[in-house]
Amino acid sequence: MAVTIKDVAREARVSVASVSRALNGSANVTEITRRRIIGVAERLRYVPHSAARSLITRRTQTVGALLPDLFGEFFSELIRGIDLAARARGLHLLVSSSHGNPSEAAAALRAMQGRVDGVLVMSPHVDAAFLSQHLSDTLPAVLINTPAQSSQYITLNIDNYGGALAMTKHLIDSGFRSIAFITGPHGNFDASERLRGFNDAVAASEHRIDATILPGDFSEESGHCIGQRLVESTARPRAVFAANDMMAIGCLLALTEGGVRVPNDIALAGFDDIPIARFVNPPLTTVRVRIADLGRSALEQLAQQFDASNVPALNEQEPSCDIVVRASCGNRFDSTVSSLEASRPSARHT
Amino acid sequence: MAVTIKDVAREARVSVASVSRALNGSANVTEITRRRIIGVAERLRYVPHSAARSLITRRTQTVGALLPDLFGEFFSELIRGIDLAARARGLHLLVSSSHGNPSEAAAALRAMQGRVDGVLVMSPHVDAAFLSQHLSDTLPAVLINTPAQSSQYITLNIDNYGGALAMTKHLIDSGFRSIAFITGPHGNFDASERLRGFNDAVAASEHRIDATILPGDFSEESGHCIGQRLVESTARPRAVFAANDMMAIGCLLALTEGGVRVPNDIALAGFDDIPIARFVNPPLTTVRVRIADLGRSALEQLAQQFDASNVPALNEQEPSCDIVVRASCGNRFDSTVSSLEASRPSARHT
DNA sequence: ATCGGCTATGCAAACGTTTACATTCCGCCG
DNA sequence: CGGCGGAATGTAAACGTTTGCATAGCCGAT
Repeated sequence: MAVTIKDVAREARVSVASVSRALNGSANVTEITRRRIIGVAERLRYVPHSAARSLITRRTQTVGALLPDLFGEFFSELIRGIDLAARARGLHLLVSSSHGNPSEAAAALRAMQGRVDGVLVMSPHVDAAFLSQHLSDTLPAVLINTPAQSSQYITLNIDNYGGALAMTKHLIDSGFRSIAFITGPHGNFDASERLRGFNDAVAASEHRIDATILPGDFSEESGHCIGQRLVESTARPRAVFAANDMMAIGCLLALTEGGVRVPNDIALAGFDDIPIARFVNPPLTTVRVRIADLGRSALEQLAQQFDASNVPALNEQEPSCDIVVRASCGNRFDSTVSSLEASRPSARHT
Repeated sequence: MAVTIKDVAREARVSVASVSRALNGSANVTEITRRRIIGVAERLRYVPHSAARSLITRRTQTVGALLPDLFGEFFSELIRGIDLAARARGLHLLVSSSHGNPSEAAAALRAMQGRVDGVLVMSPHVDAAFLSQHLSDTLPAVLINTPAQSSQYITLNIDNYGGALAMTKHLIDSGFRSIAFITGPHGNFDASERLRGFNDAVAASEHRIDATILPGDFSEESGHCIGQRLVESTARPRAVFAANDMMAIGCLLALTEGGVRVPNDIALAGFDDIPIARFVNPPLTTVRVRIADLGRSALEQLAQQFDASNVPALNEQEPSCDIVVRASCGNRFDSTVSSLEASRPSARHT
């Protein structure tokens, strides 16, 4: 730790400036001296002091990721995507997750300030006011799955609406006419978008659909609870579409326990395509979200921002979702039914 | 970003030294001036420049976590535990995962040098030579689940041996006399320890056990493949103990597909207690590893190390594992059968 | 009333880099 | 042969903190 650039300079009989230039590959160093310097640096196991460097360059080569306390598999996939992209660009990754309340998230955001060149914010609760209050407006940021419609930041939201719309359409096309939708928690952005997709698909159908809305909260328990009620119900829907996979799985368990067969008695679909989905019995039909891609893409948007310090032309994007049909809604084999475009500007409000 | 300690000092009509003292809560500042300074700092939204600070304090308030590219749920749980503990201590968390080959891991380790006050290394492949080569010996480190027996670093290994021993014993006590063990990949530390536990339990039993070793590699596929072979086999074992849950689940799927009933025809057990385990059908009996606790505990060991800069007396610990009995091996309800001590020095070789 | 000691505050050095600017060296052209 | 230009190298300032030391008050005791 004690070996500094001065030690290298002394040992190589040059000035510190030359060492800096040689090691940073900058111009105006003879090949012979550069080689000598690099040799000494390696021999001494010299590692530049990053704090000193970023003090003067005003760059930390680090990006921050602010995440809520969220479902395990989603989280790990996202981090993996981000990390992969970060490494590819030589960036470090500072993570901060598990924020119960907004003030904790604010503190974490504040603490990151100055340690990072940019920040990735993912929170289904964050709004524009929160951001403008706690996020320096000079700090590049990319917002993932947030309701905040800020023109200042790039936002990257998965196509919750489109995915739910497509899945509902698929269920209707498969012949199901009475469909229940299990919602996510109230006030959650992803949840409300998925509900909207369901409702619109029902409304747009040429058939008369018997649609029911059942309130859930994204937890496996809430799905299980609803499943139990369905078992006891006399007028069961023919299909159930849960706003996420965890609830679908909870529901599936309750149905199986209650002797209701899936998909024979009730077809079942979820949302997210978490790894568990393909391992339950029967495997779960669901909407696939390319989570790792989302993370990678978010990081790249961010990196691009501080590479060129250019304001991005396109500041809102919606990675698409695919429908993955598995046995839980009647088909025998896995297959991808519908693939929306890979990425496109949001045009659905127009 | 532009607001520095000098701005605060000027605005509050004091010297920078006083601002520093006031903000760091150090001694010898009148309450009245301290309050004035803090007021100004807040008004100006002053955030200390962390690079400048750590340049002089030689502390970064950051710990690094070096992780292999590992199974999603394990990873996220571990990170969660680490993050929780880090936040509690006001430390930041720099993560680096997904290292295919050792040289990548080495590069990541090197790059972390100087950005962190200490590092958590988790890799089932890392050995002492690797560490001494790429890890500055002045940098505090905690090794998680590594085979390296270094007296220099604290190591924290889950009790793979004890867990496998206990589970095997449980299977034997449940009356199963022919048991197959599906191994993990060759050369993996966790895998070999679990195998050792199985073997020792079989050897120690008073009954004559018909034990079979089947080679797997921790992947769901390898478990599935073995399951298929079991389906076709004429002489099936009465119970199968897989070295991790993913293989157990793959095996379970193959058995179910082949019409072999679990647990009626074959009892099945896994290792890790990943969240999926309780959602498969039937729910999987397994060895529970408190992953988040492992992470939390590792971070605390590390933090303790650079709080006091004292060499720890106890440098090897083994968090215990519980056995979780679920329907896949015949019992009807979830229950925790055996709980080893919470944490203890490794004494099993004596 | 004077002095001693203690507390609040200020001054300035130091941390390890990068980089603008100065200097040196060398070869080439006039 | 002398100066000149460009490349290689050196010098030192700057980045924003913390902190040891100096200094200036202030209060109480003799």
